[in-house]
Amino acid sequence: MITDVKEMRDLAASMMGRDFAFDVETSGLRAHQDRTLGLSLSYVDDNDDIVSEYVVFEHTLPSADDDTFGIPHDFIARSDAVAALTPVFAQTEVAMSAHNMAFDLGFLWKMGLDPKGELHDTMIGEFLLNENRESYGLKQTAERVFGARMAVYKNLHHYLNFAKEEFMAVPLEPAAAYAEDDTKYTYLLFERQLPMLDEEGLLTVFERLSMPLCRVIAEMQVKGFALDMAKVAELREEYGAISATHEHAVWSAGMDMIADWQEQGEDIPDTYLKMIDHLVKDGVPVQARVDDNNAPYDVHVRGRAVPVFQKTKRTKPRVPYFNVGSRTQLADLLYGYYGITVPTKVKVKTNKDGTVGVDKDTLKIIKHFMGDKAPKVLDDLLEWRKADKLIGTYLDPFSRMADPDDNYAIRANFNQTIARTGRLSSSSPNLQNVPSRGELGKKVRSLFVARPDHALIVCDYSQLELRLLAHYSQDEALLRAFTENLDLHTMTGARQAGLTYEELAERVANEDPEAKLLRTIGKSANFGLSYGMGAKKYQVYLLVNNGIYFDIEDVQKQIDGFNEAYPRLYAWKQEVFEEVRRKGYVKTIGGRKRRLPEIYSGDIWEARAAERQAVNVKAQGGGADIVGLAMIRIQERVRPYNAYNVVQVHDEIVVESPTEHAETVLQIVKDSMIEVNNLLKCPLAVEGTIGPNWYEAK
DNA sequence: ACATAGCGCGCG
DNA sequence: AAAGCGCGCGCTATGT
Repeated sequence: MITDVKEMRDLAASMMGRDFAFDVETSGLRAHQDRTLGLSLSYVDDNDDIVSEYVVFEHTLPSADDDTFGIPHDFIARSDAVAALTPVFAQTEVAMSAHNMAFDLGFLWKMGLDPKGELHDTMIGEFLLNENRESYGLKQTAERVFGARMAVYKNLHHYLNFAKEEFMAVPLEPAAAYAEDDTKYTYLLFERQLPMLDEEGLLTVFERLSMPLCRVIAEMQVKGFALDMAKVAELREEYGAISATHEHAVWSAGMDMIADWQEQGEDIPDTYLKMIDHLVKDGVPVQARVDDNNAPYDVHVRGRAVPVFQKTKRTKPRVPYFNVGSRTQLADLLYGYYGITVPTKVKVKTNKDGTVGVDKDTLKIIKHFMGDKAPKVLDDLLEWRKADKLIGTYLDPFSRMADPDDNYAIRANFNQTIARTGRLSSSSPNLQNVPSRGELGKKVRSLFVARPDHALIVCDYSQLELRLLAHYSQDEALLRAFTENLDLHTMTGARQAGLTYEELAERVANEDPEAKLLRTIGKSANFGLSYGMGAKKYQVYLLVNNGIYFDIEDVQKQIDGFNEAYPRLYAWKQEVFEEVRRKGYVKTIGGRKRRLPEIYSGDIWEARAAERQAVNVKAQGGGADIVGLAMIRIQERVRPYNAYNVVQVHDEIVVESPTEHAETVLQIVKDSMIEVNNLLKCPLAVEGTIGPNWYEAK
């Protein structure tokens, strides 16, 4: 390890001109608030030996009188290390590798180091070489590839006066050895991957798309997306009340059921009995009196009289309590107590244990077929779920994760090695599933705001995936719709019904209800049928999304109509099926590989699923390639205006820009998104706007 | 007390 | 018997 400046300078000197791997050890996972404790570096010297050194900035030394205690100690000043390493990282002709580089970049940038060489993220490399693995962690990968058994961090000994998770808490020698192993295996992976990527024809997508995109992602993760916390709190209040109202209605119905069981002399299952003190702890209003033995009686839960159950003297007293969030209890209520019979005309969702689902789609189907006879509690349940989802998945986590020191920014992770199609995924929190549709979408997206003196630029591709399908299939009608900027849903609806586009478009413009229905069907067809949805599922889709019921025969006719509407599209899909059967994989337009070994499965349904995945990845993955290239271009071109990417939602890009440059930046973003299309024989279209928040910029 | 599977639901 | 694809996450039920 390296613990003084002189050694540091010697190391830097000996690294010049050589490929190297790097890895930061930190006090936490967030670059904006946590510290870099040290830097591990590996390279190969003149003797072809791999050299690994841990450069220590900050660590612990054992206490003089008690080696179970560690004393914080400063080693090399970061500024000295950075000064020595700046020329190393500034080299452009050497390869610089790291495992999960976006993470390291955040910390390096904060210290003032920016790797300028040929970047190589070994995690992404491993993903491109096989996107079907379960894990791309360094330890698992090193074990699989080299048979290396790397130390498990959690098992390292640590000083007792530190939290176990802290790297600082691990005594210096084993800590350094651990860090050095990280870059050693990263370097070995880098050496091994390069020729493999080349052999598989993946070098271009790696160097021109994945690695430049890694820098964009690192920046997005550092910057984050600002929130209007006052409005978050407001919305939390509003929906807290809405949630409580509907929850109470469903709860009361459930409690009626339990009371009914009692009257019938039936047992109340244990899962319905809750300990009184647990309810109190959860904030449920409970009134009770206690007798001489301190046993509760005359108990009211939420103002409702309930019996008390106490099996033995040693067990705590329990009361019946209906849990509105429990699927099993809801199924008891709906299919037992209310005796709702499941519609047979359409297929409803069943669970693994054979029970009927209580999901939104099933409830909507029930409502459709029962009409006025449907219990009112269904609406309360649907409304409660909506409000509860909003609070539990979005508002409360946002409040917890917002950074009060930077405009309540949310810093999500964007991962390049999760989605097998090559899309990004987002987590902690997921910013790619923030509500966008309907009234709720408006309210929630309005919470995401531009920082002071900034504006948001929101641009999205219109029908990106279908344009890829048009490109590949060269279907005349599909291409015409996109080159002439026609309404695609009208086009599909017209062709399904055997009408011309012009005829249906005019009737839709004149508010002809029958024509509007045809367009609606066309829209559903575009979303559902492009990737091979079957009749039964499509029937449900039409009913749940549009409230229209068709017999299964009519649904099949619509599917046939869709396939006949775009005959070249249908033919091209068959070609893709053959391609994946022949090669076992397909490639996207950006050169990414999607291996589908299930295509050779003896299970015909599994093989068919692989066929559909092959078609889907050409569109979805190709779209992801294009959006990625656009983001790279955007990052380079808006930086002079101090603008930057803040989020990507698959076909949508959000950029934050100083207000004074917003118009310029909008034009750059739109241009960039269009210009990356030197790959497609189908034009692209981008819609973009400027606004103070995520909704109003849309 | 803790981990995992399954469901349900938000997005493109 | 079975025919959209791709995600992340909160919650309950279940098992250890």
